[in-house]
Amino acid sequence: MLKLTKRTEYGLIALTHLAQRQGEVVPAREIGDHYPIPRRLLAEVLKDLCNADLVASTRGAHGGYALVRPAQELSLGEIVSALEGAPTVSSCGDENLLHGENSCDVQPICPIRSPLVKIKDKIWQMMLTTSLASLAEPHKPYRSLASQTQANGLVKSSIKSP
Amino acid sequence: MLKLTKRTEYGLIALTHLAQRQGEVVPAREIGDHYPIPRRLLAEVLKDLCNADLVASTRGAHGGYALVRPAQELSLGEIVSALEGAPTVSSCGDENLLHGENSCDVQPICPIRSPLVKIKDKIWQMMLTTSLASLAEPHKPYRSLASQTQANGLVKSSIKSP
DNA sequence: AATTATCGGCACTACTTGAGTGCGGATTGA
DNA sequence: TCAATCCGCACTCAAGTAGTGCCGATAATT
Repeated sequence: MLKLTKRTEYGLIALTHLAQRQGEVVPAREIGDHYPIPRRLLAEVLKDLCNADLVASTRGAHGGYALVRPAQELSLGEIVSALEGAPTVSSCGDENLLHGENSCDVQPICPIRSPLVKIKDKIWQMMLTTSLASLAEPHKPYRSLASQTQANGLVKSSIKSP
Repeated sequence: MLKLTKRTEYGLIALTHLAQRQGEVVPAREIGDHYPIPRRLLAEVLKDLCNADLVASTRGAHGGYALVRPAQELSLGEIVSALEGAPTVSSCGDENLLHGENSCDVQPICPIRSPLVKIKDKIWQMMLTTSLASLAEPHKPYRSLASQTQANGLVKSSIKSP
């Protein structure tokens, strides 16, 4: 439903925490102590971040995790990719496109494929150009899009209640 | 997993089709004939679009659906809202926020709430400022974000395979 | 050498959501 | 009357998400 998973949420919490102690090795236990996150799941998430080379792990006593790069050089896109795969918008926008521009199951007359790809690209662009640091800083403006007025008169009572 | 549903995909197909015959009443059957979409599902989607007042329905023989507004004044955000609810990014970004800024289940010490809201807002802003018409037009540029370079050196081999 | 704290990997259950379908009823034009 | 259309309810099936359990491997401390 166009939402990030809990894994990503927990990952962002963990990475933000690691960013505050940049370079230091922090055990997962410490992160788990600070936030109401299931410890076991947090460990799972950190493992994935480690496999994606976003954090480095040290084993044994006094072990833990540390950011590999400073938060300014960590993009939201990388984090999301590591924890739930690159964002796709629908069937058409899947990794099919990454491997040769066809194999869409709605192939011959799909007037929507291009639009879906556009949407996916927009979201993806945003994520690649958004750093972890900019998300963590509370007062950073992000109004680059708010000035656009392509379509207007929107957002009436059309919000569907869950 | 941060993707739009099939419902939205089918909805965009239908709306694009209706846009091409702007004002005319088009039966769902005609749309179903043109694209490989399960007819029954398409009807479901059109019903939702009708309930959201994005299309108008005419019953009886020679009935069908028609766009209520021109495609230039239909935002992607409205369509997504009608078909799968307003986009949320995670538990924190839910409709809780719409009703008074608290009741987040990770309340007191959640350094990630603000970031998640930022992400949601960015996506939502993009959708509200993107019209159906701009998605349907094949050659429309949408590079307003591509020039940004907050974070760089990204998208290495960190794309997780499904 | 034993202990303890940490990460690593496998596999499993329960729950939620999404995709798709069936059926009969109501409305309207021919 | 008949046929084409929209309308509404409810249901199954598959896939993804959240969360947990267990035990082994590693390394510092004692």
